[in-house]
Amino acid sequence: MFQIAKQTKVFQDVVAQIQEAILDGQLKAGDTLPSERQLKNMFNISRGTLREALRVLEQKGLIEIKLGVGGGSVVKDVNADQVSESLALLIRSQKVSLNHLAEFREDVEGIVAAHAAKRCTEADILQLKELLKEARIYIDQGTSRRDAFIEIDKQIHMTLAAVAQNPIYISVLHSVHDNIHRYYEHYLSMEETELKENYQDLCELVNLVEKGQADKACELARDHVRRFNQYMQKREKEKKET
Amino acid sequence: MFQIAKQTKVFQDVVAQIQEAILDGQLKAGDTLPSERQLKNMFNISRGTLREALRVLEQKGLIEIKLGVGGGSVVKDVNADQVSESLALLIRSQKVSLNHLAEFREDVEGIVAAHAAKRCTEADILQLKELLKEARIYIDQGTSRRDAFIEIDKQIHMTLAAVAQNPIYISVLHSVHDNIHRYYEHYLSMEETELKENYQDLCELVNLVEKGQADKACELARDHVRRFNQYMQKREKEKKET
DNA sequence: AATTTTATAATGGTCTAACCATTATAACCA
DNA sequence: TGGTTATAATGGTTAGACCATTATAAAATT
Repeated sequence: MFQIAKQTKVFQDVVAQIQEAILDGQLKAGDTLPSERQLKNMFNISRGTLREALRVLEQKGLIEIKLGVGGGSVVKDVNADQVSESLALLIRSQKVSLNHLAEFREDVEGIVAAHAAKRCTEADILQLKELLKEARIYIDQGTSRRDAFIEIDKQIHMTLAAVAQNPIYISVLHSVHDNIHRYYEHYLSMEETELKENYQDLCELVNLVEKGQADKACELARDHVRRFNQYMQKREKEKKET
Repeated sequence: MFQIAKQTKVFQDVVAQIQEAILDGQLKAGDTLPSERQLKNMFNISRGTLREALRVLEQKGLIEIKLGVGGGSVVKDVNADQVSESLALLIRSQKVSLNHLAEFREDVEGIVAAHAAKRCTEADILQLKELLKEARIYIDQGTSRRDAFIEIDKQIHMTLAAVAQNPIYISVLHSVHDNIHRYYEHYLSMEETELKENYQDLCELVNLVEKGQADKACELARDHVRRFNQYMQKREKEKKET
C-alpha cells in the first residue's frame, strides 16, 4: 500500500531531479548542463554534494562529464552499456558461470532468429547479405583476418536482433557478447575449418530467415551457438592442461 | 590490438581497487570497510574524492553506506537490482515499450518452463505445489486477496527460474517482473474468473514440469503470459478511454 | 597569408578543514 | 530493572582554495 519513505539525502534529491528532467525529455541527449558552479547555486548546495550527484548520474549512464573549456556534464543517449556492466558484475561475483552464459546465449539467439524470420524485410536481407559478402572476403584471406571475421560474425548476430524488432534483444545480446568476449578473447583461435563452418552456418541462417522459416532458423541458430561454445570450452580445457 | 588508455582520475583508481578487492573475495558480503577518515589516509586522498568513489561503488550495487556509529561502507551481495535499474532506464527513455517487454517475457518464461521441466527434482515439485496450495487459499478468498495471489504467482514464476538452474534467468525474470509491475500496477484489477483461469494455468504448468514435458510446458507458459499481457493491455485501453 | 606557437580563461578534479546529522553504546537515573 | 540521557563515532554537508585540462583567441613565425 505504502512505499518506503527514505530519501533524506541532498545529493539523492539532486540525482532524482536531473534524472527526471532527462527522462521527461526536458534535457535531450547532447545537451550540456550548466557548469558545476552554476548548478551548485541553482540547487543551493555545496559543490562537493553536487559532484556526488553527478558521479551517480554518470554511473547510471545518463550523463558524461567532460574536462576543460566547453566541457561539463553532457546528457547521454541511454544505451545497453549499464545492463552489460551490471551483468558483468553478476558474472564476476561467481553468481554466473560461463556455461550459464553460453546456455542463455543459445536460447536467446534461437529466439532472435525466429523473430527475425517472421519480421524481416527485403532491405534487412540485403543488409545481411552485404555482411555475408564481407565475411566471405575475410574467410578467403585465411586465419590472418580471424579478428575481422569474428567482428562481422558479431555484427550479423546483432543485425538479426535489430531485424527482430525488439530492442530488448539488442541490449541483451549486446551484453552477452560483451561478456562472452571479455572471457573468451584469450581462447579464441579458430582453425580455418572452424571459420568456414561458421561462415556456412551464417549463410544458411540468413537463407532460412529470408524464407521465413522461423523454426528451422531457430534450430540452426542454436546449433551454431552451441558449436561455438564447444570450441571455446575445448580451447579453455586445452589451455588449462598446459 | 591495444586497449584505450585513460584512467587518470584518482577516484576511478579507488573505485577499481575496492571493486577488485570485492570481486577477488578479499572483501566478502557483510564486511565493513574502514571509516572514510581511515580510508582517506590509506589511499592518501581527500575525503571528497573518496566519497565520489564510494558513491560510484554504491550505485554499482557493490556497497551500501550506513549512517551513525558502527555505520560505514558495507560490502553487499551482488544481485540483479542493478540489471533491473538499468533496464528500467532503457524503458523509460522510450527505447523499450511495454509491448517489447511483454514479448520478451513471453519468450523467457517459455524457455524457463522448458528448462525447468528438464531439470526439476522431487523437492522442486514439492516446493511448487506448496506455493500452489497457498495460491488456492487466496483464490478461494476472492478478489480481496488479489495482491497476495499476484505475489504468489510471481513467486511461482521465480521458483521455476530457480529450478531451471541458470541464475541469469532469475536475474532477467526478476528485472522483467520489476519493470512490468512498475507500469501495470495501476491497471491490475483482475476479475475473479481471470484469477481462477490464471490459477488453473499454474497448476497445469507445474503438472507438465513434473512430467518433464518440456515442449508442452513451454507452450503453456507462453500462453499464460500472453493472456496476462492481453488483460493488461485491455485494462490500459479502458483506462485511456475514460 | 597561412601556419604554428603561446597565452588566456572556463571548466572539471582535488585538497583542506570545519561543522551538522544520525545512531549504537554506555552511563546515568528512577 | 528499566527507561532516559549523554557520549562519541560515523557519514552528510559546507566553504574556499588551488591544480589540471582544454577550447579559443591572440601572437609570433614562416
